[in-house]
Amino acid sequence: MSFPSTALAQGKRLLMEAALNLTANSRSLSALSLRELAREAGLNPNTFYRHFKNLDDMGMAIIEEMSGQIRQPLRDLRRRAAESVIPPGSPPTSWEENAPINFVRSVQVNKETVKLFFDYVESNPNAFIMGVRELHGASPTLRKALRKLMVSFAEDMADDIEMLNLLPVLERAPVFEMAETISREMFLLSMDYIEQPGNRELIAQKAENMIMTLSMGYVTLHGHGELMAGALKQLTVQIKENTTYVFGGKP
Amino acid sequence: MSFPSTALAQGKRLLMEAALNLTANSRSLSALSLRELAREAGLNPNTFYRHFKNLDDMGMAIIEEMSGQIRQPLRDLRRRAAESVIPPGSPPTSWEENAPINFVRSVQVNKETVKLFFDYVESNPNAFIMGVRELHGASPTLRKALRKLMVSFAEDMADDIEMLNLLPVLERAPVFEMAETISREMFLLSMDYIEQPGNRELIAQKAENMIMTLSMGYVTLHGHGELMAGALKQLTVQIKENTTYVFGGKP
DNA sequence: TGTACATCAGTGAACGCGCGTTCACTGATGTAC
DNA sequence: TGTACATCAGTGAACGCGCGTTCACTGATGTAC
Repeated sequence: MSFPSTALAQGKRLLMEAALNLTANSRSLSALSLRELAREAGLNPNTFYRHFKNLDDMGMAIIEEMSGQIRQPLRDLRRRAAESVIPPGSPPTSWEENAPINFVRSVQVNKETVKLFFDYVESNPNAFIMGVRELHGASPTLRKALRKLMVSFAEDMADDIEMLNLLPVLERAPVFEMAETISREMFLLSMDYIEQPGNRELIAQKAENMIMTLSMGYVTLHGHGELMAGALKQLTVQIKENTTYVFGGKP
Repeated sequence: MSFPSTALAQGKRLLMEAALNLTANSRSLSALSLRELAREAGLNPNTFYRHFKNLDDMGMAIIEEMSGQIRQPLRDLRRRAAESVIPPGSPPTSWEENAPINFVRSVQVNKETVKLFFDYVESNPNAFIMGVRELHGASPTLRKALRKLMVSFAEDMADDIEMLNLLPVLERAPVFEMAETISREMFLLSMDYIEQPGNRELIAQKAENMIMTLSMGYVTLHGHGELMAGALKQLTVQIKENTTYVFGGKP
């Protein structure tokens, strides 16, 4: 295509949007009929063939669009969260020198990132629903593409963790593995977040806990356990009012 | 039904098995046609209506069967893993008194449980594929039923962790939350395990790491961090040859 | 033990409908010279 | 700037097929007396 991917032909865009609407509403992609899709998009049934070979082909196009539109925003919101806690330009503090302050910063970045992530989910629910559904769905092609996308998310997250100094330095492999688990869990939790508007605060809290737990676990298993446990102990003394768990309290 | 659920009518059983076979082979339940199902089962198309109201109804029957057949075996294999490490009748050792030995035991129970779990997955791949697919699938009814089943698995696991003294005592809520995350991740990993026969050792290792990480994280965040970090340090000194990570080595 | 009846699991034929896909067509936009 | 042609996005009619579902039926098993 000679156009940038954002300038899709009108019919193509309409069909892709129709697919997202229909799948969000309790359907899987492979269970859609082309005529139904055309009806939803307000187009002639066979306009579909002008743009796609088959449903899998459209699925791939949707995933590519999603990838282009979601990856950068997710990175941006992580950076934004970090900047709201650590003003850019402030001198870096090593974990060895001052674990407690780094710890508190990480907790706050975590909290802020989770909040922004769920805001993002809330404004693009259909994309997330379709993504999670097809990640374990019927089409091997789509599954494979979505897994690759999940790996990209995890790589982005690992990069950001290193760049923003959110954890005492770890080797790349375990940080990536942790990032993979966190991404996966965040995407699954986003389904709950969408489906249970009454439980959103609780779900955000659960997400924060999960991330903190994994972080502490990885750090402990990679030789910084005493550093973290010490920082945590020091902080626990300082913090009077806990909400749910120790790290759920307002520092 | 006047029969026990294991003594299903032949046709009913054949249809349910046909559904599992067809969905494992890159289909979702809701995308099956009744005639296709009948063909696979070797039955007349409308025999389906003798046993089920619709596809969702059959899905629920399958999930109930699965629940009945999987929960107890999973508990058994966890107990078997524990007994292979801690002979029944041996005196309990408190974590405070002897953290390192309890730690090693937990690691071994973990390793053993993961191994047995994946063996079990290997011998029932279709049930796991269908379960994971429909957990995020199109039917709200099946999604809800499968979530409830996941909660049951997590409750079983939390019970076993307490009963087998696998962690320094935690409150019920965080142990359950951890068990939920572990179950979820194990089921997702089981898809990789099924699909990538060449990577099975690596996947088992990943599962062990994930469980250890979550355990260490929860323990650390709940005030036993120094105990665990201390035990880990002591053990690290003793262990000469590590495989992947510290806790991946043979103790 | 026999008889009469009910229930259950399965069959086979038939229905009308929505589906995927193809074909020939249209009008708007882009491109070569 | 005009002309001729190509490409692109979309339409409308038509096809044959597989589908879900219903109906009336069968034979085996269970049950009441």
